[in-house]
Amino acid sequence: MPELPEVETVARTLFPHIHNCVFLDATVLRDSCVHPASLPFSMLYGMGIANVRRRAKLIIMDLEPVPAILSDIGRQTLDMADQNQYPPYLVIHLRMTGRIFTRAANEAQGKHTRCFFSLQNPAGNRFNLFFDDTRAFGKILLANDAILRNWDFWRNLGPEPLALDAAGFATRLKGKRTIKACLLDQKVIAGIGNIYADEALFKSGIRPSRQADSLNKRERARLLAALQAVLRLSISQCGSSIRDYRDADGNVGSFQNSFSVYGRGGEKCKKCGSILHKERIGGRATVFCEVCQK
DNA sequence: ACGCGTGCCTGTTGGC
DNA sequence: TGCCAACAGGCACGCG
Repeated sequence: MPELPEVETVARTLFPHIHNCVFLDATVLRDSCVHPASLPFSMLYGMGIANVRRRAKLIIMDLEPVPAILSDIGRQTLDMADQNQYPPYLVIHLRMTGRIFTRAANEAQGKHTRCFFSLQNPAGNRFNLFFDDTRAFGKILLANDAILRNWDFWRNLGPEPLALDAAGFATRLKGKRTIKACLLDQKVIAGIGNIYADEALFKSGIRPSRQADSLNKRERARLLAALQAVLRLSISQCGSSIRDYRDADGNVGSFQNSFSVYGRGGEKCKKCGSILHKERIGGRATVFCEVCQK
């Protein structure tokens, strides 16, 4: 499941393939992969990819019109700064099983290809950018600033955990809910999913069922440090591959080999040897050690 | 306003 | 062997 480290890895590995490449065409094979607020993908034609970055679990391509291509394909180039003509963001949420990767122009779509784009690189060669998604939860949004401002999910996104300090973290852990539910709430902190929530709670010795506002200052500091350490380590290992996740080059990550608790219910705790406990907390499968986590 | 439960999706797994 | 329920889970949505 792509969470922050996996999405970061996808953005980084995608960049060299598509940087400065220009969209020529788009084919949507399943309508549900297009976000309801999206502008028509035909507005992508003639737009170049200036950057590929990550915010929360979103991949964001920064776009800019490419005058030479626009005139080639017969589009107006009257007002290059008009975001209603040239929307500057292509936003992709992989959700559970989304994958994005490039393929040669002559390669066929797969069984789970939901959408693909034809691009041209600076040398004039064409290739395709595929969006495959088995479970079809993923979304693609072509947006301008106004659309992003009006998108509740975007507007309410919490801070990036790797750019958060103890004081900022403390102010966000309010409310009568479990700390697990808090960590998963994208409005509280952005980019955390089930894997890194469980791993960070184990590393900091905090029980997932604890009420968020019951954590003292020392526990909050431990949790934030654990969260950042786990995310950084996973990014350095190109993320975790459970089953579907691959980066843009088709490679698996390796952080799954370092899991302390995620997916290890019924197995032995690596720290104390007792049997790890599994239960649903915050609506999610949650694994923790009843001895090590208080 | 906030917290919780359900539905969306499809492939895999385990019990009978 | 085959069938089917349970499960995986991020987020939108509806309810109390």
